[in-house]
Amino acid sequence: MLGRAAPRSRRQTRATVLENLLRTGGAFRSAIARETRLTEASVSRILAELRSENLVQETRHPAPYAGGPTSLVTLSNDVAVAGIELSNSRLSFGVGDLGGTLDYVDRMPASPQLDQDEFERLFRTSAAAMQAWTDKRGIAVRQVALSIPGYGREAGNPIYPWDVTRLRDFLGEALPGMPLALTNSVVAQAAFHRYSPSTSYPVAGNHLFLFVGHGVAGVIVNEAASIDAFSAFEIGHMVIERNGLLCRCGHRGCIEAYTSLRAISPIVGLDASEILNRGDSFIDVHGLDSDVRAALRERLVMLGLGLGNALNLHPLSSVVISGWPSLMPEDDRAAIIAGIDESLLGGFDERRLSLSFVAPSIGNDPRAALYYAAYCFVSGGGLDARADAHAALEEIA
Amino acid sequence: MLGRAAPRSRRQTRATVLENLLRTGGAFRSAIARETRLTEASVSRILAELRSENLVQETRHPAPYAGGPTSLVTLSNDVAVAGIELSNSRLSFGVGDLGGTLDYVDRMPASPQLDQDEFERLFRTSAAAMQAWTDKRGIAVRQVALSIPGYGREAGNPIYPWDVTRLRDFLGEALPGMPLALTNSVVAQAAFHRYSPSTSYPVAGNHLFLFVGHGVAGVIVNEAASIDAFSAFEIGHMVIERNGLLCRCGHRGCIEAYTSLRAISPIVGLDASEILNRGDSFIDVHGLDSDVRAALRERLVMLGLGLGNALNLHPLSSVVISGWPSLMPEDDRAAIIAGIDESLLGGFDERRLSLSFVAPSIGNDPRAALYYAAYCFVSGGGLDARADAHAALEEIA
DNA sequence: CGTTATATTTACACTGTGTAATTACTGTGC
DNA sequence: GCACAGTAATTACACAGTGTAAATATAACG
Repeated sequence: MLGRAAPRSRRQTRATVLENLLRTGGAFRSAIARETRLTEASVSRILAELRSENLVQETRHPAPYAGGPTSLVTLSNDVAVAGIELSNSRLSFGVGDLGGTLDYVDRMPASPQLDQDEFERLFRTSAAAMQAWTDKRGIAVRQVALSIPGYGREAGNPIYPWDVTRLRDFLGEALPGMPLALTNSVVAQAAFHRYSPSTSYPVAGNHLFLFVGHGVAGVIVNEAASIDAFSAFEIGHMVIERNGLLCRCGHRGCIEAYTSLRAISPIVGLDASEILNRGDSFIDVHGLDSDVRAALRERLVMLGLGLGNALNLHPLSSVVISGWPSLMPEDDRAAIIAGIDESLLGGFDERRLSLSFVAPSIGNDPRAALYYAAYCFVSGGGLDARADAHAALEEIA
Repeated sequence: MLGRAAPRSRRQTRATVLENLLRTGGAFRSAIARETRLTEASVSRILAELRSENLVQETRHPAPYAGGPTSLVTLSNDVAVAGIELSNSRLSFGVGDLGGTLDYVDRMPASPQLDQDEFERLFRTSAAAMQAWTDKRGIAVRQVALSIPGYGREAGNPIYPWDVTRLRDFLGEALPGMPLALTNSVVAQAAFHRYSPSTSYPVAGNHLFLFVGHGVAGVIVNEAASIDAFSAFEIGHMVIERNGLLCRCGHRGCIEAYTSLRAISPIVGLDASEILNRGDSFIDVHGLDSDVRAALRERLVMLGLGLGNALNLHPLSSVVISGWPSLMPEDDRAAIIAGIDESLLGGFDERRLSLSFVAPSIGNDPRAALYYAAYCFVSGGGLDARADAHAALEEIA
């Protein structure tokens, strides 16, 4: 009658343990065993294996009480990963360890209208510089992640309308021998918030991470899962007002057409290029007069309306919002709740839905991509990417 | 380099094999092995086990070619399951086998306004009759499924606003010793379409099954999965028109407020009670004059709009619609496509999204619940429900 | 320096599977 | 009717991954 859990492959188990270490930043074995639903014996075996591969370290620690745990397990900081972020204003490369320490950073200005040729030129130069740096130190980069705004949309990327096949081919060639993960910037942001020890993330448990910036994009963060913890959630182009404002996607009435930075720029009286220059923090909250705030509140109601609709389809008990809405005064942010109340079944109820805000992480690039790379590395079990074909088969099954 | 698939528990493997048999209606071992991604050796072992428990049968079959397969494996028709359906007009009980054969049917009229007390009285009587029938024949019902319209909504059931805890307690007592699954009617319908050999279901692969009747509800049918193949998809209360028509959920502008039977009743000129009497087939298509049809088309556009929104959040490449829209002429149904085109990113494209229609399954009650019971039975591996605690643990892990 | 309490490792057993050898079965040709 | 060919079905064996429980290590405390 006792529950023998569903068996896992070694790769999965390794991934679970490694992800736990990445998320907690280090733990004693008992905590690992508890959180990964493994026995201490299994943890012991897995850790012995990981240690022999130099993926984890154990730092001796005075026991807090008689017979207490003695060694704190942490991810090895010998493992190098790289993060690359393309944002609307620059292309940044970074190399660091699994703890999020950046040992190398290189940032280049990049136009929001970057075309694919220019991108390749820019990328190739920076990639070569990074590789020179790693080669000099004899560092082997185990995983690279590149995050791009708008990436992953089936109907093409509305921000950088590039050919994805060409992009992949180019990257494979420009970063030879390094396993590469391509992802949406929002996913990387979510990874940043989840794994960075510096951000005090307001929720535990599954939630929706919503970013409202040049686009409006979401990620469902599945806290329970160590693999496939992030799944993109295309909410920005939900039509909430039939025959409403024209959106860049060609439709009318999308959430993005009401709440993106571009959409609110006329309200705050800045033109699009100015906004792009200032980045996500373009709102000077204190300088807004009351009718501007009222107009922005109206837009936040729209956001809430769409959010409520989304939560009807995909129930989650907490939502974390980042981007310009998180810079607004609390009174104004309440407009989002009003919108949710109009669409979420049963209305907004703080006992059933927690809504919180985190500041957009400006100037941290390419930290988010670095964390995402770390996530990719650990969720592959820390095994060589050559075995990825193998892994892919497993995931499918 | 060869991919060893993620290991499965015996329960999972059994479930996979049994579900395959349920879906195909019987297969040769080679096909089972292929579709379940097991080796023939494993299939052999599992089938030996299942046969010893009388869950499967092998019927000898002349080999189609020299050395060809000789025994066709089918689910045993000794396994009894029961389906109970509450619809807006009646409560039906049925007992049958895993092949969908109904050996016992009992249907009682039930008011759409049935309150919980009346329901319990009605249910108890019918349950006793069913049990008398099974007892007389010495039949042990291995799984019961009860489907209720509107069931499973977090914010309570808008159709039968009952106390769910009380309902569960009551059912546990009224059906002693029988494992019970409670589900939404739409989920049962989806199971019916998936498993009934009589319905020619227009799609293969993951899809959304959408039913538009008294409510508007969807199910995501995950064809690849043998367990958790159905997940409810609450689409009816997506707000598509701010400050639009009042919905019974209290909000304004929900899809349901535009497209449910009750919502279109003024258009077709029938009052609500008349509609309830006629059931889902209330539309006499040939008798509709052109302005009524135009008005209904407008409602179908709304439905499509919401559907496109939903598909942005949850990409699927095919949708099957049942309910009154499937009774409309093809020209009118195209309005749904027009609506989708307004909201689905990239617009409607028949190469990326297939839309099809199936007639609502009227008068088949309680077949849908019976198939759902069969599904529940097999996805539990055909093991005694006593081991369910065990199973639950596994599922969580 | 032993005692105590707990952490960590290890030996062994058990489940679930795949591989490959073995056995069973069926139609064909003589 | 019977050997043969060709494939199906079973089985013996090996191996991965894990849990249980016994054995061993470690640190605080007296």
